[in-house]
Amino acid sequence: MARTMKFFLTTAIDFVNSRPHLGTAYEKITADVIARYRRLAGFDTHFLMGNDEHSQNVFRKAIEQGKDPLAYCDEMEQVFRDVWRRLDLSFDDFIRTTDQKRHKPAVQAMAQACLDNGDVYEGSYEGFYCVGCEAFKQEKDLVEGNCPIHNTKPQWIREKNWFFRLSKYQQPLLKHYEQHPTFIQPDIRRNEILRLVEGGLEDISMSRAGQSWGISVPFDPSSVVYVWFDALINYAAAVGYGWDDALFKKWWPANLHIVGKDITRFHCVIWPAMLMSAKVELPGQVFGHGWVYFKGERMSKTMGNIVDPLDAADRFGPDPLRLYLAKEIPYGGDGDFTWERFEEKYNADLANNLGNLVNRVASMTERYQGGRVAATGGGALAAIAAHSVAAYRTAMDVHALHDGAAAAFRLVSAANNYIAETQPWALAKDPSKAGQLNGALADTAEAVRIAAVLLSPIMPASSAEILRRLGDDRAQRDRRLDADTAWRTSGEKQILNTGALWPRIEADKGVVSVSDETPKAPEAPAAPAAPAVITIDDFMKAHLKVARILEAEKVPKSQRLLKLKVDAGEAEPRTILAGIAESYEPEALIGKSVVIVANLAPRKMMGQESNGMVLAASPEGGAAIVLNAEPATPGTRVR
RNA sequence: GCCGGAGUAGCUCAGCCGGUUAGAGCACGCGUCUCAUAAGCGCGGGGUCGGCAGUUCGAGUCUGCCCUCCGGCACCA
Repeated sequence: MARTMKFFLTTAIDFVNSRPHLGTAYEKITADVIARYRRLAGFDTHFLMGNDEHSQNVFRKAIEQGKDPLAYCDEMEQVFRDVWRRLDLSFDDFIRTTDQKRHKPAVQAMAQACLDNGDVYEGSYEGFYCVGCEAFKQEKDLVEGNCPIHNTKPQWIREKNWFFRLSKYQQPLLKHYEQHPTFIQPDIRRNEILRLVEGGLEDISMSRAGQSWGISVPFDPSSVVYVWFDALINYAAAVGYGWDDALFKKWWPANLHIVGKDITRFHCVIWPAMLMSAKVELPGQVFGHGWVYFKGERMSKTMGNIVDPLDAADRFGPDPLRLYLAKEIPYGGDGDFTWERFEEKYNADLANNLGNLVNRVASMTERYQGGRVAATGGGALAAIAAHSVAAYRTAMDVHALHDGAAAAFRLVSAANNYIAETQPWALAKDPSKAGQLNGALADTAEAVRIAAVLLSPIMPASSAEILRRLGDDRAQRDRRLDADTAWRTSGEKQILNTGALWPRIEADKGVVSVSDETPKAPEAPAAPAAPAVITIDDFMKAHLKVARILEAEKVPKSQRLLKLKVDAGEAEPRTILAGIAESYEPEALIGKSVVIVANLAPRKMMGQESNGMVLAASPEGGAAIVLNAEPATPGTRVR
């Protein structure tokens, strides 16, 4: 046996300003499947997860709730860990970016290394700064030199900033992509990144001045490391970078970073550049997975349609959900979750096929042979098993989880077939065919055993239970893909007949049935609070009023902008640019009365100035719906 | 607007470098066994392979144009 290979994989660390939902759970579950597969395949595996805490949003969220930021993060860690536990995730390590012992020294070490190698320089961000807004203003946004919101003259200030020389790494990155074709996967993401980098890279700010929530820049204690720079380093920090060389040497480089497709650019461009700068080896692969939609709609933290992953996991255990996510969604692409489909797959794959198979084998073995079977040669079924195992490995080696799962289920089907062909119940009636009877049952049981081993990364608890019933109650860590998927031609099994693993979901019985109409219970107590409370005075700062649309036309070259001329009861019609071109034809809007924000700072977009904003309901990923103010007359105050 | 991806049976999808009657799973219908969770097994449905035009002896499979959908970029205060 060759020396043990290591496999270090990570998932994105999560912001803790809201609890995990199906979208984040999807990433962790699929990563967990991969981690478990690698362990099964004999790799010395290290699976890292964690939380990203140095975000201003997290800081704000904590303050809103009147909590100390760190205490808030502590609480959220428990919320996250609780969800992950219920999904049966087998992470080996969990890192937080507020970790003082591991993360802080790593971040500081890498910042220092980048500085030492000449890739960090002091620059300044300068511009008009409005004290009232606590923000820099673009010159184009100023009205007669004043901040349009506060009507005061902004100051010209320079904020010291540290920049990372990303531009220097354009060619090295392109070269790396070329030499390592699978560095970015799937190919769609790779193409995107290639084009992005080919288009040129700009240096980026890697520090923020005047903030306290973050890790201080080692060579400039008055600044903190910018959150993205901070966050990426978690992968190296967790395994010793900057604080334990031996540990780092053991695990680095990471073999696989699993991230959402929205942040592949950070992981495929900035992160490798940082590592090159710090003279650290690059990870083997970044895999950008897709989204899981819910009934075709994008999952989002702010949406009400959150399917708490625990809904499915709590009702049926984590495995049916895990199987659904791994098997029904080609890994790398987007997928959809609906309760109908979940139910359908649950009944077909688990109740009817696998569960029922386990049941009938156990039942017949018990009835005909007192629960015992003696292994035989196998024959046709053994050959099918071998094919399934091979297909499964091929798929799983390249993270084609859906194909891997399908391969395992082909073996399950073959076993069901085999029973129909051999008809053990008929053989049982003829004492002279006892040998054939045993052979049929033993072969079927052996096929089930192998299928369970294949499925163990996807459905760990269920597979363990099946294997236990088949007389293998070893710990999962003691199983190995090679040895345990080989057809056994000798030995006896004592099979337990202990009832259904997955009772069918019968919609019309209404007992365990679920449906899309299942009302969402209010979020659990740990749910984050509502947005910050404001006073009536705060609200009144916004001057909302009714305006009638006089003209509407598309803004050239813009995908979502419409240019509107509206009568807001003022002397002159005003021009407003609204991002609703995807939902409305210009003509359809003329004559409509809508609600606008009248005192919003003017702003230029696509070369044209907008004076105000049209209020619209804006579903995540959906079509905007402008608020209908008819029949109120233009100029009427809205409050 | 620019750049990518996709459009194959009701649903979810396979279909390398072009080649016999276009496939799988699920759902559905019929038949059938009875060990089993009214599960299993067998059979079936005849889908213009988004549209048009080309290349070719021959095209879901190549080329061009068009339509639709989805992503990325600009833009969405």
